[in-house]
Amino acid sequence: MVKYSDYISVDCVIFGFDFEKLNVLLVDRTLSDAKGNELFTDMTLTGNHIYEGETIQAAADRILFDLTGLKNIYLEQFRTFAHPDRLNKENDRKWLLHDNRDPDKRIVSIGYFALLSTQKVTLEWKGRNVKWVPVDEVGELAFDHNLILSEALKAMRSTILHEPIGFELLPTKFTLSQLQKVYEIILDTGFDKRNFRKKVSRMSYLMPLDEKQKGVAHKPARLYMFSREVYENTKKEILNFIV
Amino acid sequence: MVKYSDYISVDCVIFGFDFEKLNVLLVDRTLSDAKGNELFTDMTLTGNHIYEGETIQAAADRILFDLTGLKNIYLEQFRTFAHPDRLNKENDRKWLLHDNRDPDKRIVSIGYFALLSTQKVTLEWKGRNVKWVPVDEVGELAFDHNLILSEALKAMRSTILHEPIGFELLPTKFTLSQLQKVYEIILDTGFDKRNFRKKVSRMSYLMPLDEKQKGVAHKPARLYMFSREVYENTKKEILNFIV
DNA sequence: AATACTTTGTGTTGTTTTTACACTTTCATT
DNA sequence: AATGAAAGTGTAAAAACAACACAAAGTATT
Repeated sequence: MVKYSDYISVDCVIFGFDFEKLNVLLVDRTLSDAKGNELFTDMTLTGNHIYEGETIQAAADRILFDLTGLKNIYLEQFRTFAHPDRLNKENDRKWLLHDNRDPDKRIVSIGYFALLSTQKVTLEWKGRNVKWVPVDEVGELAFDHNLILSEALKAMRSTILHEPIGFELLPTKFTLSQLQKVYEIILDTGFDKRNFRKKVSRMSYLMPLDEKQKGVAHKPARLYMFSREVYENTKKEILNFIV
Repeated sequence: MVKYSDYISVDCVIFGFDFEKLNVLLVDRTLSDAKGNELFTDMTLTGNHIYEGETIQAAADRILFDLTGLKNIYLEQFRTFAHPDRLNKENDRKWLLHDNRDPDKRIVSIGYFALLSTQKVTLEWKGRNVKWVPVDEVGELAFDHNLILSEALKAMRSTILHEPIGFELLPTKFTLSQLQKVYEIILDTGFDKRNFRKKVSRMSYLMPLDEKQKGVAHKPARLYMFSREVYENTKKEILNFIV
C-alpha cells in the first residue's frame, strides 16, 4: 500500500445534473461497534487522502475516477479548509478513533468541485455506497462538509456566471432547452426562451450539429456541442456570459 | 514560543497601489555560512507558519499586521499550493536545512492576496526587510513564489471584474480619476473618462463627499468614499461591474 | 497681476444590447 | 384524424455602450 500524507486531504464536491435538479454525490458513513451494532450512520462528501508524492490535482482526479469511472471531467479547486476544530463533532471523533487516527490533529482539506451529467455515471461502479442527493435536500453532513458544500455552491455559481461551464453538466450532445434549464436551476431564476437563444447564438463555441433528438413525443430539438477548442481561441472577445 | 504546525503555511501576496503601478510586497532572503559569508540572496513573498490552534484566516491577518501594522484590510483566499516538489530548488533546500527543517517534507501553502494603498503603510514598521516591487519588475523568486504571484494576479484580476474591490487599493478618500487609474493599471487597458464616470455614477455605494483635493496645482477633484455597507445591501441588483 | 499649466468635470449622438412578448411547426400518442 | 408537448422564430421599445471636445478651477511662474 502506498503511504499517504496524513495531514492533507482532498474533498471533491461532485455536482451532477439530471435535467431536473442539481445533485451532489454523497457517501454513506456507518460506524459499528465490535459486535456489529450500528453506532451511527450519516453522510459525507467524497474525499480522500493524498499519497506521498502525488499532486493534489492528481488526487482529485483519482477520487473522481474511483467513484465514477470517468476521466477528464471538469474540476476546479475552490477553497481550502483548515479550521482547527473542523473534525471535532462527536461522531467525527469516534469515526477517526475507530480509523486509528488522532482526532486532535488538524487536517487540511483542499476543496474541489466537479461538474458532470448524472447520465454519464453508473453508480454501481466498484459497488461504492454513494448516491446522488439534490443539493436542496442535503441534511446534516459529517465533519465540516455542510460548509464545504455551501462554499462549493457559491464558487460554482460564481464561475458559471463568468465562464462557460454549464455544458459540463450536460451530456456531450444537448439541446438548447436543456442548456437553458441548467442555468435556470443553478442560478435559481428564469430566462425568456427567445432571448436566451439570441444570447447563446452569439457564442461561436456552441456548435450546432446536424442531428436531432429521437423518440420524444414532440417536435425533436436540434442537438448542440460545446467546443472547448473554439472557446480557448475566442475567449478574449467575450466579456459577459449569461446574465 | 507558540508551537506551530510544520506542514501548513500561509503565503500572502500583498498588492499595493501607489497611483502609478501595482506593486507586491517582497521579503529579502539572505543565507550566510558560519563565517558570515553571504551564500545567496533572493526574495520571497510574505508567508509564515500557522500556529497550533490558529485559523488560517487569523494567520493571514497576523502576517499582514506584522508586516504593515494594519488591520481590517482586504484579504481573499485564492488557491492552495501543495506540489510535492514546490520547495525543491537548490537554494530552497539549503535554506530549509539551515532552518533545521526537512526539505523533503511537503508543505501545504494556502495562498491569500491582500489589497491596500502603499500610502497606508510605513515599511519601517518593526524594521522588516521588505520592499515594494512593481509586479512587472519582479524577478525570479524563491520556492514556487513566481507561480503563486501569477495565480494571485489572475485571481485578483478576475475578482476586480466582478466585485468592487478597486477601492481597496486606494486611500479611504479618493478621486474618480484615481479610481479609473486603478482599473486601467490592473486590467492593462484604458477607459474614456466620461463613460467611466457615467458607469460608476450608477453605483450607489460610491459616496461623494463634500470635500476636495487640496494643494494640487490644478482644479481640485471631488473626493469619494466606498461604502461596503451600502454595497452589501444593494449587490443583488448589480450584475456587471467594470467592463 | 497676468499668463501658463494641469487636471477636473460635463452632454450628445449613433450603435449595440437587453427586455418583453405570441404563434406556428413537428413529432409521438391516442 | 385529433391531441398534446416542446421546438423554433421576430419585432419594437428601453437601456447601455462607445466615441468624441471644451470650459472651469486651481497652482506656479513671470
